[in-house]
Order: sequence, then structure tokens, then C-alpha cells
Amino acid sequence: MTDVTLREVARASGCSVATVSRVLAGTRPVGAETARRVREAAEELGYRPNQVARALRSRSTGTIGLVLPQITNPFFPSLVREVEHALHAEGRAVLLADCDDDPEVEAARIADLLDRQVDALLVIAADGKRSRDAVEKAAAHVPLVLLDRGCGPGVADSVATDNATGMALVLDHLVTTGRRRICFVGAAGTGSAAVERLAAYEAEAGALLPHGSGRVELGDFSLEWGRTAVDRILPSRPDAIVCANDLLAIGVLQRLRQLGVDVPGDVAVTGFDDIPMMDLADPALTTVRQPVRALAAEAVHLLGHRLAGRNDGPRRSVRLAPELVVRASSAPRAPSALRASSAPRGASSAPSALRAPSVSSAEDTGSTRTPEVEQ
Amino acid sequence: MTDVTLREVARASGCSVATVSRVLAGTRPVGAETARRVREAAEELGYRPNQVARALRSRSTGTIGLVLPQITNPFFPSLVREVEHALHAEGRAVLLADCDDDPEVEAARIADLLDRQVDALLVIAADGKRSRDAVEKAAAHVPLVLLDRGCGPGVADSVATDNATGMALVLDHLVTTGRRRICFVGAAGTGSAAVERLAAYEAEAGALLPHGSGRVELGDFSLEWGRTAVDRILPSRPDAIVCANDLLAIGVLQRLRQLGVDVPGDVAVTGFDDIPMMDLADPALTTVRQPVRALAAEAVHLLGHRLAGRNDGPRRSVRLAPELVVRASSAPRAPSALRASSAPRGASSAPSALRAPSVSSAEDTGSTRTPEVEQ
DNA sequence: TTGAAAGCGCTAACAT
DNA sequence: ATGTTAGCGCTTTCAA
Repeated sequence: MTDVTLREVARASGCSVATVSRVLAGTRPVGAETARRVREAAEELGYRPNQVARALRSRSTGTIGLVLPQITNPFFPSLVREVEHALHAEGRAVLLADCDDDPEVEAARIADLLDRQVDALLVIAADGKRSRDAVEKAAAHVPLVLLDRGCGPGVADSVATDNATGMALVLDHLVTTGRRRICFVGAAGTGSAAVERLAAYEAEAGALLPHGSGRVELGDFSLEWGRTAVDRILPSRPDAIVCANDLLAIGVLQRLRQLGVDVPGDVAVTGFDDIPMMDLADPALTTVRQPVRALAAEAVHLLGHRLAGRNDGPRRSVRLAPELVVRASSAPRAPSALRASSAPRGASSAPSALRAPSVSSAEDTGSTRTPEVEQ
Repeated sequence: MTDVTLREVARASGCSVATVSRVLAGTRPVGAETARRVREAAEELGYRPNQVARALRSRSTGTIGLVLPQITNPFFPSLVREVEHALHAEGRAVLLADCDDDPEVEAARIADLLDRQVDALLVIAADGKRSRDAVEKAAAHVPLVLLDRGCGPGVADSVATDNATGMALVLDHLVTTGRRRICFVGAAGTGSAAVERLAAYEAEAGALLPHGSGRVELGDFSLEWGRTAVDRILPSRPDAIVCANDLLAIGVLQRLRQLGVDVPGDVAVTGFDDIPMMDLADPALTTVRQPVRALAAEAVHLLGHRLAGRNDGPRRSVRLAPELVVRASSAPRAPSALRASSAPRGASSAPSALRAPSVSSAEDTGSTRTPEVEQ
């Protein structure tokens, strides 16, 4: 099983290694007959070009580094998938680096990828501030595109969801369906999603609501915080709780159910991201779906641009509009069921007798986005 | 930003490239003073070894190919994470290949990875039968370990969860808590998980149950099939439904709720895998947790073994025992609530008035396994 | 159109 | 302990 090299193909086909290289790489015109002989010999011997040697000589590995904070964040797998497919369609391979949400690890992984001579980097920044240094340095060496999360302006090309539009869609929807006391549960960090979604909420709510924006509770992007935030927010008697991501929304739904608060009867709840299975929450979660495939395609496109050109020119920042996915958790209240907005309290209270029949059923649960896996 | 090479470090430190290489790679003893000078010069110049050149010469890229069926399968991200971390701890990098559940794509991706001179392959086989050829061929070239899913015996080293033990745990638990009419919802494919879990169910149920194993419904590993299977299975009046994975179990829970069947009052439901958020299902899902970290560690260990040795010796097949995670979906029925096992039918029926208060609440939802993500 | 030759940056014999 | 010398397998001048 010793590997076949160009030399052997050259010998077998009776020409020089240079010619073989030209035929196989298609770099230059080659005589038809020679080409045929070469291809035949290569086929016969089962020749496979050694990409490492090729990379050393041509100074291009055909490899892209994909750096992300945590592959277990349920939003990322679909993004990774789309990126991987888009790159593979161009004959490139993906070196994966998971940073465990740690900017220092991130810096180390980026350095490692550069040592391995990746042609370019796709980075989902771990932190809005502390990722900046490493990203900036790396961008000086290879084309680099920030994906989904930025780390400060002007650092590198970036592609992300338009969080402002997403929040506007949510608030529009809630106001249109009669909600007026709309609160917000978000994260306090410096991540671009946390910051932008909060800002958008405040801007939109301030503009659309009679009493201005409602109560805001900031913690982190965890389910646990979603639960906690409910207890802090309920006394202000909201009729809608807008969450900065789906995990928070799930936490909120859990706690509301525990407390016997009816969703969407008493309170509407919305998320952000549309991670898998959100159509299966109870009630199914209204949320903002990030345009994952388009994000990946655009990022890869930008990389291609830089790789083809001289990696200069102005930084590009692309924002893609997301889509509102309306499900049961924000269904309008039945007009006949006007009730006190105060719900029974107590962790062990029985489910609200007022709960409307689930609106999700067939239509919502039949969503085609739920993964079907063969294992 | 032109890259610094060994030559320049050699010149700056006043010695030969060979010496510099030795100092930096630590291959051979070098004089203390020389070593210091070299390191200083390297540091000063910001030297970073070119891994591609190193790989070409030393015939080792320090890169492992990770081939998987679908990164969006919710079970895989955590596995990928553990593999990535374990490999990185050894200074190796991961080339990721997502196969879209297609064995032909899989074969192509494996070939591509071999061209890129990966030192070894970690393969989660896409298909129990059709993956075999490509895997076998690849295993002739580089060390290869099958992870989580096999593709026939004796093809390569393999590491997987002990499905038989997992199923035994489930059935033991159900029988111990008084269930007697235990049915099975699984997949008909040739995947090792589908086959082994079914076989284990039949063996265990046959041994433990008075009337032998119950009704078996085989489709695919999809939520949709879980829903469908419920309608087929209910007429046989089961008091427990064992599912071959969590997705099926979620589908089953959904449909049971739609039909007003009380879980766990009327029927217990169990899953397999413990994918993220199963503690958040309603009711929280009893399932079998795969030992993800140990699987990854073992696979990486096996690879290391082959990489260190001469890649011969007998094929190893390692099975790791999973753990039963008991949650609300299989809670014992309250002895006082003996009721007819026939549930009201009809898609739009209201939630069962008999439903017990959720047992999940604080303890179950407080699980530390739910990802906390910063985005 | 083809061939000969010179490396890409590094490691590993073989010298010393 | 260090230097010298050959390459790893390929692409790419430069000649012919």
C-alpha cells in the first residue's frame, strides 16, 4: 500500500513529472495524446496527489479553519453543517476548533490553525471584547471572516443576522396581536447578540408601546436565568416576555408553567435563533429564525473574494434579515377569555384550568425542520 | 508579515538549521547555551514552524479526520466536542467531514481526507452496510477507529455504547416499577444502533415479561415515526413504550399527549441517547445516557495505540456501558390511581384530567447537562 | 508542447 | 553536540 507518486506515474506514462503535474492539475495546455497516456497511467496505478506536498509548494492547503465557541451550543451545528458543505463544494476542507467559550483557548487555537497554514479563517467569536486581539492579529495573516458574532467594528469582514430586524419583527407581531406590557429577558455580556438584541428591544418597544419599553432583566444566555428572570418580572404584570434567545425562552416557559401562568393566554413568550426542537416546546415557541444557510454561503463567498483578490480593500459587514416564525407561544388571546392578568402563584400549583387547548398540534408539530436522524 | 523560516532563526542565532530544528522539536539533546540562543532568536523573530513542511518531511500531519453522518443529529455535537478536545490535548487537529447521511458522500470525503494525509481516521459510519467498503479500504491506509456506530464485524477497531446493557437497564427499571405490557418503537434500518437495541429489547423483554416481549413497531429514527407508531401501538394497551432513541420518544410523548393519554400514569415512555434538553421534555424523559466523554477518550486512545505501534495486531472492539437516567416519564404510577388503561381518543381531546402533577420540576430541570451558552 | 532543474520549509541520516 | 547534506512530493520557472 505504499503510496504512488508523480514520479512513478511519469515513468509509467513515459514523460516527465512536470508534464504529469500539468495534466493532473490542468495548469497548462498539454498534448492530447500525452494527456491521455498520463491519465491512464495515473488511473492504473491508483495515483492520488499528495496534498501536503502540493500545499508546501503552491502555498495553499485548500484548508479553512473554523473556530467556534462551543459546538454544543444548539445553534451552531446547523451553521457548521452549512459552512462545511459550502466549503466542500469549493474543494476545501474544514479544520475545526472548539474553544470551550474561552477567548484564551480561542487565541491558542487560532495560532495553531495558522501554523497549520490554513488558507483562511472563519471565526465565530467567543467574546465581544476579549476575542478582538487574536482575531485582529490573525486577520493580518490570512483572510478572516467573522461569522454570526462580531468582536468590535472594523476588525474583519463579518456576516451576521440582523438582530435589529429580528427584534422589530417580534415586537411588531406582539403589538399587532394586542400585547402592551412587553418585558425583555436577555444577557448582560458583551457578546454582539446580547448587546444588539437588547438595544433593538429598547428602541422598538420605546417607539411602539404606549408606556415605553417594559422591564428588562439581564443575566446570561442560560435556561436557568430564564427561570429566575420570570420571578423578577412577573410582579410587573407583563402580557408578553421577549427573550434574547431560545434557551432563555425555554427557561421562561418552564417557570411560567410551574407557576400556573397560562401561555399564551396570560403571557406571550418569544425566543430568538430557532434552535432545533423549538417547535416541540409546549407551547411551541414563537421565535426568530436565523438564515443559517445564507449566513454560511455569504461568509464563504466573502472568503472566496479575499482569497481570489489580494486580501485588501475595505472591510465588509453583511447583515442578513431573519424570519419570524410564529407558533403557539404567542397566539392571540381569545377575545372571550379576558381574565385577570394575575396568575395563581406557587411552585406546586396545578396547571391552569384556563389553559387553552394547545394550538400547536398537527400544523406546528409537523414542521419539517425537526432533524430526522438515522442512527 | 512575511513568514520567518528556520534558516533565518539559524542565522540569527548563529547555528545551523538542523540545530534549530532539534531545539524547537526537542528531537535530540542540544547544548544548553545554544538552546537558549536559539529560543531567544526564535522568540525575537516571532518564528512559527510551518506544519505543512514539517508534515511533508516527517510524514505526519498531526491531523485526524473525523467523519460523521450529520452534525445536526443532536447526539453528535457533544461527541464531536469530546473528540476534538481529546485530540487537541495531544496536539492534533481535527479535519471535519459531514456526510449528509449518504454513504457515497462518506466514501468521497474519506478519500479526500486520505489525500490530505490525515494521520488517522475516526469514523461514525453513516450506514451499517453501505459504509463498509470505504471504511475497509481506508483502514488499509491509516489507523481507523469506528466510533459509536459500527459497520459490520472485523472491519476496524471500534468503540461504541453497549446497547444491550442500555436496553437491559431500561427494561429492568420498567419491570421493577410495575410495568408489564412493554412495547417497542424502533427503526428498521441496518444501523448498528437500530439492530442492537431491537435485539436487546427482544431478548430482555422475552426473559422478564410474563407474556414475552410486546408489540414492536419499526420505522426510522424520526420524530414523525414516533407519532405514527403510537397510533399503531395503543390498541395493544401497553403500559410502557420503550423507544430506540430520544427523537422517537419525543414523537411518542407528543402523540400521547394529543390523545390525552397520561404519561407516566397510563403509559411510561423511555428514550435512548440522552440528547440535550431531554430533561426539559414534558414530562422529562427517562433515557439511557451514552458515556460520551469516555467513548471519545477510548477512541482517541485506540488511535494513539495504532499510531504509536505498527498499526497491526487484532481488531479491538470496545463497548462502554451507558447509564440509565430516570426522569418523570417513567415514574411509578401512584398505587391509589389504578385506572382503566384505555385512554380517551381523538386528536383534539383536552389534556387528561387525571394527569399527575409534573414530577420533573426543580430536581429534573436543574440538571447541569443543559448547555449554557454565551451568544 | 515538453523536460530539466530548482526549490517550498522542514527533518533525518550521516558526518564530524 | 553540532554541521552538512539529502531529500519529502509537488509546482513552477526557464530552456529547448
